[in-house]
Amino acid sequence: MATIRDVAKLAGVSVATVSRVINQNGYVTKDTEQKVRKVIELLHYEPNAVARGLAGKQTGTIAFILPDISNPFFPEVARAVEDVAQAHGYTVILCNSDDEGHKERSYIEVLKKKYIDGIIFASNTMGQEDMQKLYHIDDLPVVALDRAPTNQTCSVIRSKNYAGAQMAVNHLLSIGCRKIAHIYGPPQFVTARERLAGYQELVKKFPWYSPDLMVPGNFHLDGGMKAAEQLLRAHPDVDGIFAGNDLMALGALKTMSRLGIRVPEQISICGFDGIALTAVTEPELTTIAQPIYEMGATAARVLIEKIQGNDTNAQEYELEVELVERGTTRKKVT
Amino acid sequence: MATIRDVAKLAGVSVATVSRVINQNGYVTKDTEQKVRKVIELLHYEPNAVARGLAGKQTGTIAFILPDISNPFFPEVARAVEDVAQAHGYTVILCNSDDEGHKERSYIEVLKKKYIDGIIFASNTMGQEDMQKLYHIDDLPVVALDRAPTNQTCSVIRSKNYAGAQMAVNHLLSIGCRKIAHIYGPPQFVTARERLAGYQELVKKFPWYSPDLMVPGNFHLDGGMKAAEQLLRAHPDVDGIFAGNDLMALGALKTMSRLGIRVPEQISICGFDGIALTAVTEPELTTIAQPIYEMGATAARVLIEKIQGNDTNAQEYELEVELVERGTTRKKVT
DNA sequence: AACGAATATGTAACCGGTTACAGATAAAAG
DNA sequence: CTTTTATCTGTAACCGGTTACATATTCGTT
Repeated sequence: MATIRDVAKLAGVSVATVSRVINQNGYVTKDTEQKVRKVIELLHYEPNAVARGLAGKQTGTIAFILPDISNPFFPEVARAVEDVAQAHGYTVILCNSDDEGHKERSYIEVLKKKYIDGIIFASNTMGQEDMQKLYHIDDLPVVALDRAPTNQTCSVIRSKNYAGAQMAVNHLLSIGCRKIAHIYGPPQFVTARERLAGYQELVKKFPWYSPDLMVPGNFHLDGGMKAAEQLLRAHPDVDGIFAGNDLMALGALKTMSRLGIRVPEQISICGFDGIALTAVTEPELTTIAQPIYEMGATAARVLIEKIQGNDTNAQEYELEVELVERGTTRKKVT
Repeated sequence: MATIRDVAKLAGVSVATVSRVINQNGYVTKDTEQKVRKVIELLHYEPNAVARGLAGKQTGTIAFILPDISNPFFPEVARAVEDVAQAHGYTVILCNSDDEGHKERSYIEVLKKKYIDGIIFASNTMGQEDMQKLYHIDDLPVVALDRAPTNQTCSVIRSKNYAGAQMAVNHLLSIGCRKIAHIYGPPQFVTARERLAGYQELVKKFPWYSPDLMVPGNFHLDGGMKAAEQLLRAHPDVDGIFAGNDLMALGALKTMSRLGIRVPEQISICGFDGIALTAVTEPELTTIAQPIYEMGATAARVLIEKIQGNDTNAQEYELEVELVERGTTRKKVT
C-alpha cells in the first residue's frame, strides 16, 4: 500500500500538498493538483483511515448502542441508521447492551478509546445523570432514542406515545368497543409509561373504567399472552385490547386464538409500533405505527450534524404516529 | 486524557516499559510493573486504540457484511456475532449490502482503509472469484456464511440444507401427506438450490410427482403467499407444502387462512430456518430449524481464530438442523 | 515603484502508541 | 573467577496521516 509520502515523492511535492489535495483544503494550484491526482491514480493510493483518525481525532465511525438487535423493533432502526451513515461516509458499530448499565458503560469506554465520532443511544435503563456524565466528560456527540427529553446537551428522537395511545383508544371506541383494557410495558420504560398515561387519561371518565383493566406485560410475546389470559379471567366482558407494543398485541391475539375467541368479532386488538411482524398474522394487526425507519434515519442525521459541528444544542424531535387499520379491529355491526 | 508518555514520565520509566506492562510482553520486573500500574491507575490511563491500531495494524474490529439486517433471519446471527466478538474484545461493524456487488466492494474498500481485522461475509451474489480476490489481495481473514464451500482460503459456515429439506419432506410423508409441493427460493441462492434438490431427490420417485409442484418464491412473505395461491390453483389436491424458508411458509399459511383452508387438517406446512417469527402465528409453524445463533457464533469464533494467527487453512463447518414439530403439521387420523 | 494581501508550497512537529536494537545487570555455567 | 545467557530497561525510529508556521511568489492598490 502506498503512503502519502510515496505519492509526495513521485509527484515531486511535499506531503502537505498531497494532504491538501486529498482534503480539498488550503491552497493548491490547478496544475499541482492535477499532477498529484495523476500519481494518486497511478499508485492506487488510498489514505489510511487509522492514521487519519489518529491525527485528526475523527474516525468516520459512529456507534449504535441498543438493547438487543434481536428485538424486532430494532433491525429496521439499525438499517436506517446504517443507510444514512453510509450515505455520509460513516461506518456503524453495533452494540447490544441488554439494557444493562454496566454493558453500556463498558461499551462507551471501549468506543471512546477508538475515537468514535458519536453515539446513538437507545437505552431504557441508563439514568439521566449517566447520559449527562457521558456527554459532559468529553463532549462526545450523543443522540438518544425514545428517552424522556432532558435539558441536557443530548438530542432526543421520539414519537408521540401519549397521543398515539389515545388514537388507539379512540379507534377502539369508534368501532364500538365498550370496555377497553390495556396491557402495558415495563414501567421503567418511558414509552410504556406514556402509552399507559394516554390510555388512562382517556378512559378514566367512562363508567366501565377500572384500574385492573390495566395489566402488566413485558413488551414480549409471552408477556402479551399471559396478560391477555389474566385479563380475560378477570374481565370476560372486555371487547377491546390496546397493547403497549405490537409483540404483546400479537401475544394477545395468540391467546384469543387458543381460547377460541374470534378477533375482531368478539374482541378487537390494537398494538403499537408498526413493526413488520404485524403483517404476518391473519388477521393482520391493527397498530399505531411509529415511523421506525424515519426515527433511525433522523437519529443518524442529527448525530452527523452534531459531529460536523453545526447544531450543537440539544433538541427534541417528536415524530408523528399513524393509525394503521387492519384486521384485528373492525367496525361492529349494531 | 493521559498518554503513555505521561505515564512513563510520572513512573520514571521509558514508554517501552509502560508498553510492556500494558501488553504483558517482554521482560519487566515485578517492582517496576507495580510502579507503572500504580501510575496507570492514578492517571486513569487508557491506551489509545487508534494509535495502537496504527502502530500494530490491528484495531480489534471486525465487520459483518450481510444483505439486510431487516431480514428476520439476520438479527439473531448479528447478535451472536456481536456477543462472541464482544467476549473476545472485538467490536463489530455492521454493513447492509442488499446483495449488491458494488456495495459489497465499496464496503470492503472502506473497511480495509480502517484496518479492520477480519470480515464475516453473508452474501448470495458475490462470486467465488471476488471472494478469492478479496482474500488473496491482502490476506484479510474472511469467513463466509451460507455459501457453497470452495477450496479457497476462506472458511465457510453453513448448515445441512439438503438433509434438512429431506427431513421436512419425510416428516410430511410420515404424518400422512400424499402430495407434497415445494416453494423454492431464488435459484441464485445456494441455500435455495440445495433445499430444492433435497426435496426433488426424495419425491421424484413418487407417482404423484410433477415438476410443477415446485413453484418459485422470493424468500419473503408476499412471495410465499403468491406461490401458495398459484400452487393451489394448479394442484387443489396438494396436502403438504414444504417452503424453502420460514417467511414463505408463513406467507403460505396466510394464504390458507384467507382461502379458508384449515391448517394442518387440510394442508400441512413446514418451513425452514427456525426464526423467532415462527412462534408468532397460531398455529405455530413447524420448521427445520437451523442453529441460527450458533452459526453466527461459530462464524465469529472461527474468524477470531484466524485473526489471531491459528487456523490459517480454509475449513467448512456444516451445522446440524433440527425438525421442530409444531401446529402447522400434525399426524392425520386415518 | 512600493507594499500589503492573497495564493502556493515546503518543513517539521505532532497524534499516541509499538518495537527493533543496544546497553546494563543479574544469574547460571564452566 | 571468567564467560555465557537470561533478564531488564531505555533510545529512537516507525506506523501514515494533519497542520502550524515559515517562506516564496503573485496580485491588486495607491
